[in-house]
Amino acid sequence: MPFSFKLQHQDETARAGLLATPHGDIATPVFMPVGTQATVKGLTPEMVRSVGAQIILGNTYHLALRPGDELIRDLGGLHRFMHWDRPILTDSGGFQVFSLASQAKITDEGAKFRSHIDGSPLELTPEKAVEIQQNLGSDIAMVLDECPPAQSDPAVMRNAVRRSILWAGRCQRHHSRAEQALFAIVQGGLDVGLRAECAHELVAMEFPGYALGGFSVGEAPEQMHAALPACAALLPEAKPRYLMGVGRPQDLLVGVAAGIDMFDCVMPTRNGRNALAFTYDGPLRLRNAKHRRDPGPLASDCDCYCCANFSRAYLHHLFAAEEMLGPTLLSLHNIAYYLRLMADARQAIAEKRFAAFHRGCLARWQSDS
RNA sequence: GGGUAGAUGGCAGAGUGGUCAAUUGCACCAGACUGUAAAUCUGGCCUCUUCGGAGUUCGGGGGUUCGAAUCCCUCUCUACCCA
Repeated sequence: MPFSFKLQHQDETARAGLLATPHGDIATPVFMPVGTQATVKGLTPEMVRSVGAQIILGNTYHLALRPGDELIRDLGGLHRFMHWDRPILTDSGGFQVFSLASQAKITDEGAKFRSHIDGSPLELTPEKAVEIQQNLGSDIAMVLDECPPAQSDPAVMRNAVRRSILWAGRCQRHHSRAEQALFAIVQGGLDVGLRAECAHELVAMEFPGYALGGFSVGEAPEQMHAALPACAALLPEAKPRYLMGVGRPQDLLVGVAAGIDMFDCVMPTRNGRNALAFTYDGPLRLRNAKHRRDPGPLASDCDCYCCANFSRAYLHHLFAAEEMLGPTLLSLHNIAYYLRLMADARQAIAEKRFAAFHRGCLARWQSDS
């Protein structure tokens, strides 16, 4: 059995577990850094590994477009291609249905895109999404789904759910690699009833893992927070639950409390590139003038390479001078912070004090940083 | 000593009678970023403001004009050329 999930601790609805994959075990709840184009932007795999990343993401759409999934397959698969020997999860391109909607046309057959690189037409069907991910050789593949914006009207939402279920079935039937797990994605927006219908259908199909998609797509964070417990509860307890694309540190903890096991988000790397550092004392904008002469580290309680060696003043300087080391160091720190937050959450769950941990984090974030 | 060209907001640099509190870039200040078309984007950047406006600006002084950063006189300064 190359793939399994075992729950180890539960603390109210929060859980900690162990996810086994062909490239290694993953302790959950886990944060997965995003490496869309076969790289976690700005970092070498050694750096990503050094802060304890257990699994990272890659993207079907981007890699199929460039350099091409067959090329990656011929060069030994995504792990070897990008020099990452731990687990990889690939997203299906479903999110690009949302983020590139202006140049996509969606039918039951699939999504027709225009390449964001050169405008050339290309089509992503459920079958194609599976083939691409099988060529990439990821440990976990995602079904193609339709991810509508939060403010879409109910008819659009219902249709997206119908289509996502349809596509999930086609993905499952087309999927043939036993060493790769294929996860389903529940859509339905903020309508818990619709989410329940979607989850019911998908759960009946017996996927090895389930994701909640269609969050953080324009709704207020509080709306997502309010919907998460009920939505997470729709997913099988014995299988990994993945909240796609979320989020800020406070969102992750709400997710963990609701019983989510896996998260991914571009925020630590993108915001890091844009000079924002996450810490237990709240965010820090390193471009701000107040850091110009500050000899202290980003976070005194962080042991990452950035915090161990560099001052806020130096980081401020790097961003002022637009040196590429700035984005690299903050990306590294932010990932280290996200991973530590999850590690601390796991420990709190194991010790049955997650609620207190959660409250403590909120109190520190809300007090002035 | 003579000649020529200039002097515009922190800097560079547009504008050359009204639509100019003055294009643009840089610098500076702040904000945003959630399955990455993002090392990106947005806002602010003379003073005050009840955010509707109001008041002072384009080297100094004087003048022409209903009206001047823009025209005239003069002074100061700068660059280059000739002695």
